[in-house]
Amino acid sequence: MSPPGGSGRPKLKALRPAEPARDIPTAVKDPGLVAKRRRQIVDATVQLFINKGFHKTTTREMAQAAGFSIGTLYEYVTSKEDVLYLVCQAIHEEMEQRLRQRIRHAGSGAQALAGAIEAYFTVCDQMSDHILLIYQETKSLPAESMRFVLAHEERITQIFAELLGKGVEDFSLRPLDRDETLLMAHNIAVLGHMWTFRRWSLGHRFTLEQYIARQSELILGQLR
Amino acid sequence: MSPPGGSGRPKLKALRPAEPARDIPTAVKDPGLVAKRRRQIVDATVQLFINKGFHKTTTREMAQAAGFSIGTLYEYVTSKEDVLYLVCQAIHEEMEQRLRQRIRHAGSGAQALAGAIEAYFTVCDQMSDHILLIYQETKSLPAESMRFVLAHEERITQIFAELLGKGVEDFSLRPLDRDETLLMAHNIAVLGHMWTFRRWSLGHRFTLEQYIARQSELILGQLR
DNA sequence: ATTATCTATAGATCTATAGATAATGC
DNA sequence: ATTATCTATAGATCTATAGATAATGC
Repeated sequence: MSPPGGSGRPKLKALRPAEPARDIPTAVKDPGLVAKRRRQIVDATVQLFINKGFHKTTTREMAQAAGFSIGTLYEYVTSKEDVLYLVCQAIHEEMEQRLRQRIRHAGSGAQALAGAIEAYFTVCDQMSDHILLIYQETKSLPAESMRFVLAHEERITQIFAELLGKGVEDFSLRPLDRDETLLMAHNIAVLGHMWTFRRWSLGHRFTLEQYIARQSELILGQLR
Repeated sequence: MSPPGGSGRPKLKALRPAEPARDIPTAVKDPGLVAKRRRQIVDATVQLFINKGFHKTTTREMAQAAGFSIGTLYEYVTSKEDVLYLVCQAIHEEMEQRLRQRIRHAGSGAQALAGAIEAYFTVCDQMSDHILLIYQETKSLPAESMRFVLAHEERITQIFAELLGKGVEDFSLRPLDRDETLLMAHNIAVLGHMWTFRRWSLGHRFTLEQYIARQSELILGQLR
């Protein structure tokens, strides 16, 4: 049995290129350690940010929650805003990964899209607090960090645009021009978020399942 | 010519009841002065909050921008959060007023709804920065203030629910149950906001007019 | 020797209030 | 006399770093 992908040819690049990310300077040399500590920082800080907000969370609290001192924290980031950036990127990566895991490409484009909407809304439900955090704190990021975070948001939206394109190609969806595709993709992305930031009203009337069923029907109805 | 509404009967209550608002304590006796100074505070502070965010704006800056001292500011509010509450309420009042001004009830329910969507999206465009501010800072409000702000958001959503109800009644729209009506109303409200918080992507491809045209077509298509 | 981590703190704020002053009306 | 406003500051933080210490590998 040959190893998977083990031909003589040079390996193909991974299908999805590594996601562009901002380089944050560090005094620590060991890249593995940097990655590990930053993961600790992010994991500990997300909850603090969700509970208290970015501005009311102190750098001391972040260090303590991560399990080391304030001095060590500043070996791995150059500013408090760096931590916010790391948190936002981690959230988007987690969302994108969970979404892609659940997407099945079998069947028609329309079926794949319906499945993706269900998967996405479910992920939004699971990650409500995290999505809210991004809505609330993105504007606290330095300009360059913000660009990266918005680019990631766009990349997630693009997933729906691709599925829409596939449905148009195999005639399981009606024809859509480029702008219509983009708009529908954004609408899907935002209607998922809506479940998180309007839960105070929608939650009284709908369960997640009902919300998914009703919105899917409306969205797919526009595409037949 | 008799004065408008000047019959012998006791006056009817105003059609829309005064909006419920949180009472903020003040040491100043003259209610007219309180209203005037608070308007000054709000007018001066909105811009500061939009530019720097709530947490990075200092109480000193707010007082200075309003044209009086920090001591005076605290005669009219009890905390920095009070100012945020006043600002959020003022924004919602301005939005609701501009929207209601533009709504025409002539014609069918469907026509009224189409007009309202156009009006609302236009107001969202004009007040983008203000809408973003509410998305970003609502969570910084004390619990009670937050409830009032969310209630106002719901009241604005309700405007669309009423127009949808009218359209169903006069058969210019297809039948909708109560939940479907609520959901459509929220969708319309949020798609207006989407123009403000996804401008960084949508703005590349659509003008406001194109955005209104495309989204209106999609929304009304679901209702025929 | 080099790398990673910690302690202690410089330096700079910021909110909210107490007590003094100015303006108004009887 | 009463009401509104201002000045000055108490008291409490918070970010980021400098310099000291501990751990690791040659």
